[in-house]
Amino acid sequence: MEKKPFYITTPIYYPSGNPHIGHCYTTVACDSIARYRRMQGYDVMFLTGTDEHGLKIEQKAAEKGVTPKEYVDEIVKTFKKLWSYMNISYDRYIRTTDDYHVETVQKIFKALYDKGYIYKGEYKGKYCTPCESFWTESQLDENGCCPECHREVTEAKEEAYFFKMSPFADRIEKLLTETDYLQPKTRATELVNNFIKPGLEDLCVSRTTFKWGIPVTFDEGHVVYVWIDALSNYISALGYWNGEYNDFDKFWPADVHMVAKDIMRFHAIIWPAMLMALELPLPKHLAVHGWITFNGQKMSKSLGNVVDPFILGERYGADSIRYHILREMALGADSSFSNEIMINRINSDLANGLGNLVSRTVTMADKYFGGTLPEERETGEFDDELIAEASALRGKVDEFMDKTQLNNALAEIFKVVSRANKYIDETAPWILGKDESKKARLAAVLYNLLDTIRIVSSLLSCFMPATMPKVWEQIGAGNDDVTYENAGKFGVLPANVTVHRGEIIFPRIDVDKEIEELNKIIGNKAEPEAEKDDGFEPVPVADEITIDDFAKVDLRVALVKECEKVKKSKKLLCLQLDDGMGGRQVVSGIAQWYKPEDLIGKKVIIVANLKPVKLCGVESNGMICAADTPDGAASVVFPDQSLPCGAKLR
RNA sequence: CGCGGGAUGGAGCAGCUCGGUAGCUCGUCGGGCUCAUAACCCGAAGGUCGUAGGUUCAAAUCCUGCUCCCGCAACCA
Repeated sequence: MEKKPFYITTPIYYPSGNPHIGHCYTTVACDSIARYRRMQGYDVMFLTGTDEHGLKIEQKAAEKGVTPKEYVDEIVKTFKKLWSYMNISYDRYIRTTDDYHVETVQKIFKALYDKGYIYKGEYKGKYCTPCESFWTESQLDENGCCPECHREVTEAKEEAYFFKMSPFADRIEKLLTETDYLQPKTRATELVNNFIKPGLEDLCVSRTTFKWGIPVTFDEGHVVYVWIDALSNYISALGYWNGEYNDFDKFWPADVHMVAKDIMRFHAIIWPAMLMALELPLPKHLAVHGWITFNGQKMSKSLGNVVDPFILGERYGADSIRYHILREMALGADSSFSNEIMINRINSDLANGLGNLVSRTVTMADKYFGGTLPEERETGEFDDELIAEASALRGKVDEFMDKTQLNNALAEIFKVVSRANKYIDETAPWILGKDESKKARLAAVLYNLLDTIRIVSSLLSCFMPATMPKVWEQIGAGNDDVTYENAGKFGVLPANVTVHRGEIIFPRIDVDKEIEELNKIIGNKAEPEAEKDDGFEPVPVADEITIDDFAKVDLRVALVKECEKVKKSKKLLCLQLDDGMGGRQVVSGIAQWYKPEDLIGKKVIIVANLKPVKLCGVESNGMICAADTPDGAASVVFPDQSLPCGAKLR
């Protein structure tokens, strides 16, 4: 019988730094789905990879004094190491620097050009010469100046290629609102309102400002910008328009593209548009998941809360990490990560629940029957319920897997684990064991437990591929017993099954001790980096000016009389100041680091002769002086508090 | 009035489409058991379901106003 194909992809990750647990999130989920489909008998293609071009890589490499290729080669090694560590069973790994991918991208670019969807145009934008940056009208500040340096911008043009998106707007809107392409669908409205209804803008798809990219074949100096380069990976990896592979016809369209919410837009709008332009079928589903947040905050290096998956894996095992990630992950929402939550989860589900169930069952089989169950049986009153739940499990898991709800699939599996633990209490095998005449009943109880474990562990093997074979070994299950087919049936283990007591599968973790240890490790790791930061890379000194230039800047001491957050803004505080000259209002973008009460009554230094502007609708007459801290925050400069308001600095 | 999502016992969530005893996991407390990884099983406490109104015999569930939170957009002068 011909196997049905199933194609699933992770995004290709940007290797500007080493992989962290956020990358694991998507990849582990895809891996579990891929394994599940394989077990179900699909012919699976599971693709992951890295998106290796772009300005940022070019710069990072330059910083390190290596070529961009050398730089990404190194990081790709780490990615692959992590995936092998996490038992990721990808079938193909694509790098956008691979020759065949380059070939495909160049052909796609040319094809879209020939069809008229890509045209040569120019950024009719504003150019800020000192910053070497282009800005659109909407990005400019209130005075029409550069949003970064606030100097005048000039009308400038840069040649660039554009991809016409508007012809596809209607079809994309329908795709999002009328099909189940987007999972969860709740985000469709947001996308339509923000990007489609205002009119799809043509997309700039080439750059001349950096070199590290795929050259446009018919126009020297241009390289293909990220969209076409990166998104095409999903088809170039199947051999679309290249000779490396030839299973495009077999696997396209993809069954699932899984992405995190930050890149949803590209996969929900741009990618379908590209495929429409190429007249290719669209992928079936786009599964969007949230971020792993750390104590409620997005993971970020400056917050020091990036979790190193290697460290965690080393301590608890890759499968425990996999389990925790998958169990916490709900398709739409963010899920918070903390070491404590993770350890508690591992303890309660894996150690206390599953691990203990295996341990007590196997121990009893060993203790009462020397490891091998006798074939004589006697059924009892609690059997039916357990058997019914165990037999129905596969169907429930199937349902959730079809909806990409891995967390719920796992929840179902662990309900059966709980049921089995309860069954032990109900049947009290240790009492049966004392009565020679109850041996047949005891054998039945233990068999039911072992076979329930067989079903549970078969299904779990997609999520925890490393440890489930150890369970099979202990309960005496052979490879033929733990197939998908058999996971739907009860009574598969041989009646005279023999168990093998082994090591504890999921050891219980001492929470307090472990947290302390982890903090030590993280602390140790963080310190050298912090020191480096303190050694601090000063920003290059600005261009030389004369004393006259400096005299143009009027710096004054002022007292903060009132201070409140600017509504509808995240970063702005509105301050009422006594400047010794009748007072003024200043808006400052420091709300993330200062509360109003931190500043009221304090004297600060202001730039007094700055041109007034409106920020979020509030007028600002000047600015508060603050210094950048090593971690990127702002630290307000407080002068001698006895200075009078209005005192001029020189 | 920029767009969207949310507010449910100590924590994290389900329930809201199709109104009618508020459920799950963890935590806390009490009990049971001893096969097991101080694990397992049972029970209890704890919620005016953000707030103010409205519809209804009846609202967490439908409608309206408000407050607060979180994304996107904007915003560090």
